[in-house]
Amino acid sequence: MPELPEVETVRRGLEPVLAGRRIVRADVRRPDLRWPFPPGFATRLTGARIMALRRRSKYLLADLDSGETLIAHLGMSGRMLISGAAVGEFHHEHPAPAKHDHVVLDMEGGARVTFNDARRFGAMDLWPTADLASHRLLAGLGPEPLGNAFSAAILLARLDGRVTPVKAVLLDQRVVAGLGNIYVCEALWRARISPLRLARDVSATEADELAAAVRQVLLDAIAAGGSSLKDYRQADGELGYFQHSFAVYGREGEPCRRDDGGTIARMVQSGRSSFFCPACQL
DNA sequence: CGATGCCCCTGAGAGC
DNA sequence: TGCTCTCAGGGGCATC
Repeated sequence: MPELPEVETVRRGLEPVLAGRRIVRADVRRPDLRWPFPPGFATRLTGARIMALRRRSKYLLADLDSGETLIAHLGMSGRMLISGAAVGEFHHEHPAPAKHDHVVLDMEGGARVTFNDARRFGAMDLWPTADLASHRLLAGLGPEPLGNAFSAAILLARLDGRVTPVKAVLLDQRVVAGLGNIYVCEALWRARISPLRLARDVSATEADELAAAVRQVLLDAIAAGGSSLKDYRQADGELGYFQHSFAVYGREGEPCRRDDGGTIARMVQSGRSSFFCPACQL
């Protein structure tokens, strides 16, 4: 579900509610998401002040004044919902706990953040802030695509020699961190590269275009507040609107936006749908 | 080591 | 109305 632009949008929505505030109550309503919560999870959260809210790849990182960082992943269907905060001129009431509301954080000042995740592919953990890089979920992540460590040269080096479709390489979080099925499809369309192309057959020129396409599609999506399909909402409940700008994702059978006579096709690669234009993606 | 499937879980929508 | 089937923004892990 949420890929980098959606997680970044959620981070921006949560930041004014969480950053600098103390957690006065943590309600953990089930023992696990994808994995069990760490021992004493609620106790370790209660009373802690959130010093900063950061993002690494698709992970939200809340640094606590206890010296630990709360790591959260939204999985496929996870949402962070805010209630009780002043939004505009209105002061929302807290809704009754809903189905799949798994973790509820009450903040000083009256705001509440609820983590809701129907499919429970999401995860939460606590880890020493000073040692975050060693966490098993973060240790192997590749560079942030919007950061300085990611470049066409780096991408080309990671594509080199690999006998697997370029799409699989872009989805590999060890190569570049934060892309998912939607934005990989969109970036490949922007770079005019077929998702079927073997990674080793991507030229240096194409790697330039691909790296640029990856960055630009993420920036465009963040500017639009992410993409809202089924579950994803911005933290304030608003829908992102980048889904209206999709060139290929979910557009099977529709004409290519390049007006090249192509019709968007769908195929399955390693169990996931790839959308592409056979006319311009070679 | 690299590549490929399977699987975790729930819900929505299509087809019958 | 209800059943069955397919599909869904992720990604760890076993297997070859």
